[in-house]
Amino acid sequence: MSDRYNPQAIESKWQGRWEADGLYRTDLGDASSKFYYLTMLPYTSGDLHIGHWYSYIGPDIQARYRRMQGQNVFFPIGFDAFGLPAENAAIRQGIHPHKWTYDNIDRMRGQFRSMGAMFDWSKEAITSDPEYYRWNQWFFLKLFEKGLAYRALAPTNWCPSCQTVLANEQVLADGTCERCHTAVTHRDLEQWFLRITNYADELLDFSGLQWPERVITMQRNWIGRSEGVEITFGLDIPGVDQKELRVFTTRPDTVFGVTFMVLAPEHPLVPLITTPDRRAEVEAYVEQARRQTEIERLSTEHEKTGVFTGAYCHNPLSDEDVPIWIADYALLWYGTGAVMGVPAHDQRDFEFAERYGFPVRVVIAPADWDREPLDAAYLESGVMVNSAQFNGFPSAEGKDAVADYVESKGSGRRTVSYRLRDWLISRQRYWGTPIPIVHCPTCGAVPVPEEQLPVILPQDAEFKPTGESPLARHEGFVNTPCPRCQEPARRESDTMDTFMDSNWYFIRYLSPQYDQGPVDPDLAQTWLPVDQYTGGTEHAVMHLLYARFFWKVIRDLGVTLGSEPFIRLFNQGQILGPDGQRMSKSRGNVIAPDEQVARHGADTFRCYLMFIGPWDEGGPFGLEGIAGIWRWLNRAWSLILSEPNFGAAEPATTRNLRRLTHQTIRKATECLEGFHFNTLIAALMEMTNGLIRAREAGPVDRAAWDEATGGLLLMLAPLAPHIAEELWARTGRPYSVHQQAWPSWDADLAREDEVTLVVQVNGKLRDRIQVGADIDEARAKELALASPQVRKHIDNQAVQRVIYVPGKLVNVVVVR
RNA sequence: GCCGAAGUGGCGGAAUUGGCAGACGCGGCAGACUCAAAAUCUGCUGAGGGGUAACCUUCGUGCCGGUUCGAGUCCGGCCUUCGGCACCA
Repeated sequence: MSDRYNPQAIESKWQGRWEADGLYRTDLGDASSKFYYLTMLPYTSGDLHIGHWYSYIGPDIQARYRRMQGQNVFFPIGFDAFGLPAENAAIRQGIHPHKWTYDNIDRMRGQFRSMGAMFDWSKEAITSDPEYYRWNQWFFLKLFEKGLAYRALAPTNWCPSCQTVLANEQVLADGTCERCHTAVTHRDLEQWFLRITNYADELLDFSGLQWPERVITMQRNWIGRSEGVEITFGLDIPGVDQKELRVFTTRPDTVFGVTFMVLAPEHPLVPLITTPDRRAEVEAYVEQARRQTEIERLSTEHEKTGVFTGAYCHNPLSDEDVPIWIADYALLWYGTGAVMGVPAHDQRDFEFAERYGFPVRVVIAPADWDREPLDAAYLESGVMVNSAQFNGFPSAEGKDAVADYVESKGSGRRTVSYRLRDWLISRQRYWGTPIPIVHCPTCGAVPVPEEQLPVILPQDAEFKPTGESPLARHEGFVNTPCPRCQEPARRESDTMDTFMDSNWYFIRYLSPQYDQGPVDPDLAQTWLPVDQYTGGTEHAVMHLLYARFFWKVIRDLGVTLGSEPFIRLFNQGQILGPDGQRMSKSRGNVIAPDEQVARHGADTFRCYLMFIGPWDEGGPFGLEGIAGIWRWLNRAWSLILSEPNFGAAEPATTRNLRRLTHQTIRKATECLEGFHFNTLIAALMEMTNGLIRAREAGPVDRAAWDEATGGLLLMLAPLAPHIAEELWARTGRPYSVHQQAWPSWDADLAREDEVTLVVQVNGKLRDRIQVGADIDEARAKELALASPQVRKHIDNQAVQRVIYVPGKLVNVVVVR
C-alpha cells in the first residue's frame, strides 16, 4: 500500500465497494425520520459537463450530511429523456432518437458514478420508457375526464420552408426560423390544452413554502393577476344582433376619459360591426396582424397602428358614443380582447391617440393641476374630474365607486384577469409521449381505454419534419378502431410537451416498477412531499409552476399528499466559461470534468467546484485555484497518516486542540445548514493547518488527537467521500465513514478563554488587548483607558463617554 | 421601461444583531530542501507616507450625501453589471 495520496486507485475501489454493498440504497419501508432530497433530473444530452457537476455535488453533500444527521435520506436520480434535442441530433447524425438517448444515458450513468454521488440507482426512472410514459397518458385521461384537458384551435408559429410548427424558443428574435431563417408565419391548428388557469388563484398561494423570494416573485408575475371591472359598452348597429361590447379595465376611475375603443384584430365582433366602406382596410389590417408572429407583434419597438371599423359604441357612464378601432396592441386572449382608450391616463392609449387624433380628456388630476396639454399620459394619483357625480373622489375610492355603480346598474361586474394562459401541451413531433386519444368520424375525440395503455411510440416512424406530426404518416400507428363504436378511426398523432414528464417524476421515483398506478400509494403517503429540492433558476417558472399545478390536480383526483410538492427549494447558480460566457462547444470555452477527474480525482474536483464561491451564485469558472485544493487534500492525507509525539501534553495545549475541533464542528454545521460550501471548506482547511501546527508544537494528547482527526474525516466525508473513506479505514476505524453520525460540538469546549479586546478612540482602532473572556465592563474600560496608545490619542482632551461591547470592543469618545 | 440580485486586494472570495475589513485559497516575492529542476515546506504580500528596527501613521469595501460613539453592513440619491418580465388594458 503506497503512502502517497493516489485518488485514481482509491476512488474506483470505494465506488465498487459502496455499490456492491448497496450502501446508498434507501429502505423506503422505513419512514421514520424520512428525508426526501430531490435534485432536478438531467436531460439526456450526452456528456455530463461542469454545470452538471456543479449542480449535483451540492445536493450530494447535503444528502450525505442529512444522512449523517440520522435521517433516512432518499436521494434518487433519473433521466429526462424525451424532447427535441434527441430528434435534432438524430436527424443530424442519422441515428434513431431512441438509440441516441439510451446510449447517452449509459455514458452519463458512468460519469455520475465517477462523481462518487450517493444516488439510489435502484429507483432510477427514465421518462422515455413505456412504463414511465404510460402514466403520463393515464394522467392525461384523468384530466380529460375532469374536463381539465381540452382541444382548441390555437395559433402556432409556422415555418413555411421546413413545413413545421415551431416552439416559441425556435423562433429567432427577428421572427425567422432558427434552422432555415425563413420568415415564420402564423397557422391555426387544433391543439390540446390543460386548464392550468383554473388553478391560477391557488397557485398564487405560496404559504408554508421555504422558497427563494425571487422564484416566488417570478411565478407571481408569470400568473399576473389583475383585479378590475368588466364594463359593458352598448352597441347599436343596424343588422347586428350583438348589443353589448364588454371591456376589461383595472382603471374604472378613468371611464369618463374614454375617447375611443380598441378591439384585438381577431376579436369575433370585428367582421360583424365593420361598416362596408371600412371593410377592405380592416380586412387588410387583420390579415397583416395574422401574418405576424406573436413575438414580432409584442416587440417593444412596434409602433402603435390601427384602423377604424366605422362602428361606434356607447359609454354607459358618460353617455357618449366613441369610435371602435382595431389595433394589434389589443390582445385577444387578455381580458375581453377589448381596450377602452383613455389617452390621458394610459401611455399606450396616449400614443395611439396622438397618432390618430383622438381627444385627450383628463379625468384624474392632482390638486395643483395646471390644465396644460399633456405630453405623456398622467399616471400619478389624483382625484376624479370631468366625471359627473364622481368628481372629487380620490382615484382609489373612485375605482370602488364606479365598480359599485356599474354593478348596481347591471352594466358590469368586478372581475379578475390573468396573464397566465392555459398550457398548450401538443407537439407535432416524434420523440414524446403519444396523446392517448382516438379521433372517430362519428364519436369525436375518444379517450383510449385505460387498460389499453400504454399507447406505444412506434420505433419505425419516419421522424424527419415535413409539416405534420411524424406519427400522422405511420399507418400502423394511426389506423385503429374507435374504442367506442369500433368503426375505423385515427389516433391522435401529436405528442406531449416534455414538461408533462417532469411534472411528476419525483413521485415515480418512489416505485419506478409499480404497475398498478403511477406510484405505490403507501409509499406516496409516507414519502411525499419532497423535503428539499434543488435545481437551477431556469426552471423557476415553467417546471416549478407546472409541477405545482399537477400536484393540485392529483389532489383533485382524490389523492391528498400535502398542499405543495416541494417544501424547501434552493437554487444553485450557473457556471460560466472562463470568459464569462455560457459554456458551449462553439465558443471553445468548455472544461470537461472527465479530464479533471483523471488528473486530480473526483474528490479534488468536487471540493474545488464547491470552493470557488457561494453555491447559489455560480459565475465564471477557471482552473487556476484547483492546485490549492489538491495541496490541501494531500496535506490532510499525510496529516491523518502521521503520528504525532503522543505524550504528556500541556493541559492548555489539549484544551486548544479540542477547542479547534469543536469550533470547526460548529462552523461546519452552520455552513451546511446554509448551503455555504465554500466557507465549509475554508473552515476544514483552517482545521487541517491548525492540526499540523499542533503536531509540530510538541507532545499531543492521544484522545484529543483522535477526536480531532476523526472529526475532520467525518466532516470531510460529505465533501470528499473517497479520501475520507480511505483514511477512515487506514486509521483502523470501522467501515463505513458514511454510516457514522455527524459529530456534535460542545459549547464549553468551543468557548474561547481569551479574547482580543479592540480599543478605539472616536471609532478608530488604536490598540488591541488580550484579556480573559470573562472580563467585566469596568475592568475592560479601565484597561482601555490605561493603554498608552489610547492615552496618546486622547491627548488631554475630555473623555465624553466610553462605549463597551461585551467581550469585543471599547470605544473612547473624546470631544473634538 | 418595470421588478429582482450584486458591486470588497492582482484574482476567486470571507466578514452573527452595525463593532479588528480582506478569513480561506490562487497568483506574486523571498527563503529552505536539491548538483539542478519539479514537487514540498516556511515567511511576507490592500495602497501611500515615516522609521535602522520591533513599530508609527494616513487612506481604503462602485459614486455622492445622511444616521450613528462606530457603517462593507442601515437610510436617501446616482452609476455599472447580471438575471427575469416586457404593449397584460
